[in-house]
Amino acid sequence: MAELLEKNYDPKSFEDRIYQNWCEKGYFKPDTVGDKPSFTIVIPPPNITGQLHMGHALDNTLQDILVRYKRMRGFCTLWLPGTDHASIATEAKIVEAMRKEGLSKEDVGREGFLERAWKWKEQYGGRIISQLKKMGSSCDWSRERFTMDEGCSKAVKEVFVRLYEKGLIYRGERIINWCPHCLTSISDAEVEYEDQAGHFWHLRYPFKDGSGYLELATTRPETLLGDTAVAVNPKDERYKDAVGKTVILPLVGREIPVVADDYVEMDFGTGVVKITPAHDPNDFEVGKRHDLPIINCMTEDAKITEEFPAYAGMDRYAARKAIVADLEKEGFLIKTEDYSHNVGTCYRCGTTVEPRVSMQWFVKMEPLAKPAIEAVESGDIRFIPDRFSKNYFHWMRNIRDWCISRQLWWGHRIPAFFCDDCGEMIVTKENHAECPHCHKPMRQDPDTLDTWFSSALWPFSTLGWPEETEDLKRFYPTSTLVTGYDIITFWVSRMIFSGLEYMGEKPFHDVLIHGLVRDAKGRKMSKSLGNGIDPLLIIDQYGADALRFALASNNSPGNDMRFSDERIESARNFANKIWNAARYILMNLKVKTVSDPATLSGLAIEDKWVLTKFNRVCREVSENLDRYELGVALAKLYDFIWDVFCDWYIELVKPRLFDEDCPTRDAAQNTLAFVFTSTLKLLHPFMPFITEEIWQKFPHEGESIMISAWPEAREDLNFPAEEESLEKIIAVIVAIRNRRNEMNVPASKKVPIYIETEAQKDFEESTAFLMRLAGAGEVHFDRDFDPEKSVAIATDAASVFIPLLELLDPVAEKARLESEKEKTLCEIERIVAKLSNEQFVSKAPEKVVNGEKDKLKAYQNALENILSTYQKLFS
RNA sequence: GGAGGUAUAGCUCAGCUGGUUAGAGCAUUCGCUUGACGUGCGAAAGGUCUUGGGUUCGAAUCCCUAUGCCUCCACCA
Repeated sequence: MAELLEKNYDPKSFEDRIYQNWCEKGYFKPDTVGDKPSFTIVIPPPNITGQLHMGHALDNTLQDILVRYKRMRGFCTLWLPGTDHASIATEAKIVEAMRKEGLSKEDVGREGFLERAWKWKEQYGGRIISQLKKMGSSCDWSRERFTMDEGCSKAVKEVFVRLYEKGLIYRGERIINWCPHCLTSISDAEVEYEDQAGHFWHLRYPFKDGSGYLELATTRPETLLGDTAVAVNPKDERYKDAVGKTVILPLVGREIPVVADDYVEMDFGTGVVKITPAHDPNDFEVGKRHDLPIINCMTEDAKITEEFPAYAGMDRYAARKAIVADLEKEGFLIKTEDYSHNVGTCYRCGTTVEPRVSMQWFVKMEPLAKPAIEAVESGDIRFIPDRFSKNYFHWMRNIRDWCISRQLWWGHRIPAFFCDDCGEMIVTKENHAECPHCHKPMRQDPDTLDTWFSSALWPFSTLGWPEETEDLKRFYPTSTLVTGYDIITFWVSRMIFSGLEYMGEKPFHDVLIHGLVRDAKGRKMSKSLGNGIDPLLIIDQYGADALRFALASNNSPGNDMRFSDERIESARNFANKIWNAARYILMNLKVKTVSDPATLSGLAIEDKWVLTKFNRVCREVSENLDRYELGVALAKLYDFIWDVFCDWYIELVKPRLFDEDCPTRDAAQNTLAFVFTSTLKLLHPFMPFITEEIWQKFPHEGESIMISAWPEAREDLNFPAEEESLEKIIAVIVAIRNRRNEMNVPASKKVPIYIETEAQKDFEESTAFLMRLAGAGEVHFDRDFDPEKSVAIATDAASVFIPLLELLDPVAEKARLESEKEKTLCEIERIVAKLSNEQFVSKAPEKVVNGEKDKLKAYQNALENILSTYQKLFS
């Protein structure tokens, strides 16, 4: 048969072609005919602004493995793809792009801005989708969704209105994290803390009655403009008398009270704190408790307001300098210390956040959190690995109300309307509202919703909710969510309470958590470090299968992994190995169809051996996939393919392939092809392209490997006795190779070998193996050799002698045998001690005890062989 | 400050619910144009499983302690 495959694996020559074919055939669509159980994954929607990075590559590889596995297993399988509008990130990018044109948001107006944003979405939203396709992702693209498409938007409005009517959404004045650069509120979770070098300014706040002053320290002297009290701990003896008195605010001259509050820690600083409710979250709380006025001294871009003419218009840092200078000039500054402290920054732009009091929309979390906690407690929702449920509980049990309004334009606009005449406010799904009192058009709230508000609905909004669709009935709840641990709180937890609240049912059963992909040195990949590895470049160089292999192998749930050149190279080498195995089998495959080995006559021992091994790996792969141990499953396959199938089985079967008159030649070809194509099926979820390309070249039934049936382990193809027999031969081959290597016998040198064994029959049938794989010239079972001039090898099944006079060093040989004897004796001693321990024998399970007995027997056999060899050589 | 993870060969990691002679890949060393593959084949060397206790007939594995590294949460003016 003509050579069908190129010598080297070249993924570029087939990956795109194969993917396109899968799409055209519609294999990615769920087969909804009949009532097969469904398996559903909704994709964690990537940002439309985003480019595929290693995190996506990992996330999607894992999802695709699960989906392809379940599809082959016969599930009605849906992997639903889509993208996220990512309000703050996208808006920032668009603003940035406009800035380069010299335009601002205000210049183009809300309408104009949104027009640009949608154009942006059209332009870049498709980019990441095409990148996912490059990876081989078997998503049903006909069901692709976007968090701001019509359906999702409808779901968002529905949810908002329902929650509002239930009293779970409210509007309130709160101190929130404000980014003075992005000009929007950001949620607690979006704040990143970093250590910053700063100062601790010790200030003097004089009492109004002239009886001295209070000393306090602050890191933010500019907020003093907004101070409305000074606080001490009620238990603090030092300041007992001060409580209730009035102090004069330096520079401003305002009279403010001294209050007592537990929030103040006595042993930190001077034990006195200035209270600025408008500019510090803790102070805000203290202010509420003591009914203090809120004086906002900063504009939304963090400049001092007009109310303080001396500093008006100054940026907060400029104002800090000016105020410190003035304090010093007027004698209020006692001292300045260096001080390093944690400062919150905007996760998007890095600007230091400014706590700011403003009117925002909130979701009341407590009633929603309760069932969400129970769902995980009861096991209805399961985290893999389980430890992440602890993170989840911790967050859920300490949950605070969720600030959902954002001062952005790109996003779902809050469906609330205000009447400028009478101040009426209504919440409605309608796009326009008329004031129920004044009958005039109302003004819609300008704010939009937090991106995660729509992502939280993703598992059901994408299936058609609030309509009662067929998809919703069939695919909700979804089966498994695959995502990184970094967004458990942002996203996973919010989907859980949302699903329970609106659907009355969990959004998914299993949450498979994976770690981060780090660089070769273990650092997080980031733009600023420039250590990111572009998956597309990797695909271009090594192929998508190699990338997928590199990501899936050695990956265990929840743990970070490192990505390196060596890793991807070994992945590519593995693909090349498979390629060449296929090439070789095809070269030797004369049969036109591949029959089931159970129907074959003339199965040889090595055929039965490999079938038995295949059965095992088949079971192991399925089991580990079911347990989400994808890395383990892949490792088992790797070992089977490389070590068992290529290095042993192909080598063992070669003599039969070369011998045109061999009666079992067809059986050999058949078994080769059967085991190999079955193995390709097991490998397909991990490496879809190469397995398809090769499978198509083999005799096959059906159109594609991706819709073929998953192999099952089969009792009728299980031959433990033959497996064990061949293992004995293999052990001898390995031992002979070993000795030859030690003694520098060239591989080309054929040597006669003499074997003494109880399993002589097995060895007699295997002389071809010994000749081929152990460099035996002749194999004898008699004793017609001179022991004194022979190299001896002992395994637990046989003693082997090689008359190699010229290589024999009797002294070394003696020493070697003695050391082997010692080692074996040690092992025997260990096991004997174990077995004579009554506690062990009585308490250990029978299986373990018998295992030890078997081991002992093997060692004793080996020892016997060593001793008899020794005797022959040196007695 | 609170919580969690992790510590196994030079490097990256497996080792599941305790019983293996503690494994793999890469790197290293040695030997090979063995009729698929040098992106390969055959072999070797390399580990007191971080410390100290405990449970057990038996611990890399379970519990406690210490230490290192990583992550998340909270945030002290």
